[in-house]
Amino acid sequence: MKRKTNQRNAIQEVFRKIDRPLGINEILETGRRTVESLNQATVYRNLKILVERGWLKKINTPERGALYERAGKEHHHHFQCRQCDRLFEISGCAFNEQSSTPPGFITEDHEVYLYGICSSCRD
Amino acid sequence: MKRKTNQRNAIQEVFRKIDRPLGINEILETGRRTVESLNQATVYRNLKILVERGWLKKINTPERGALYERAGKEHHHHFQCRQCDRLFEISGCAFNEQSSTPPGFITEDHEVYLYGICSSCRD
DNA sequence: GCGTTATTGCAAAAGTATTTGCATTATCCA
DNA sequence: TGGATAATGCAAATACTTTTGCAATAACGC
Repeated sequence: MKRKTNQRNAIQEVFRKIDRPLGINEILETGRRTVESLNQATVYRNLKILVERGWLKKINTPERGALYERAGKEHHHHFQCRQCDRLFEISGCAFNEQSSTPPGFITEDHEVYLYGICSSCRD
Repeated sequence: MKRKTNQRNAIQEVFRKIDRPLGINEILETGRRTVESLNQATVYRNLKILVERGWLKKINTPERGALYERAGKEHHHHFQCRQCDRLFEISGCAFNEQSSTPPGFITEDHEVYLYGICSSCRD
């Protein structure tokens, strides 16, 4: 990554504007509002670069596959709406790793996914 | 599903013998120890049948994609070993859905994945 | 045991997600 | 303001996972 491009900029803009984990299509479609010609391959290439650079984090979700969110956030979990399928970040963590770990096992990390209806779909 | 076959039987036997969520390859390979000719398409077809029949449950995991486990178990979570990649069932649930749900959202369900080292890999 | 037909095995096809080759375009530094 | 070359767009190629068509096989009711 040695040059600034409108494309990469548009991709980053998408994440600054929409604060939740995004999939390739959502990034592509939203990014195209800024750079009409934005191409899927370009999105993939830039996502990879932005992850390497530590600007994005790739997360694998059970239901929606690979999504990307801004890196550097505190430990948090996710909520997936069953109506709109969007994934939301849930701040904080009320989960006790230790008490759930089976005897003899060593837990290093954990992820929690909530499923239900988001506030805007509930209205 | 109107006839008993050695193939389906072998597949069910795999789940009776190995009590943790299994992927297609593991099912196929283990099943072949009983029915040598066991084919991938047969496994897929039978998994579908066994899920419909309520004997198996399909779970989508973040790291390992679709896995199958015996249906009818109580609410539980999963532990994935970073060494052997196997997924284990964790009985019980110490997670408080309510306290983690953002205002305005409605949580209907949740999943927890722990990551670390399983007891047999730790030895 | 025999015949009907559910099941299987095999290979090809289909559905997704992601990557890559290459000609064209656009950055940006001398 | 060129020019070197990073980055893009496009289409084809990969890489998986799952499904399907079809001939061969095997259950099981009579």
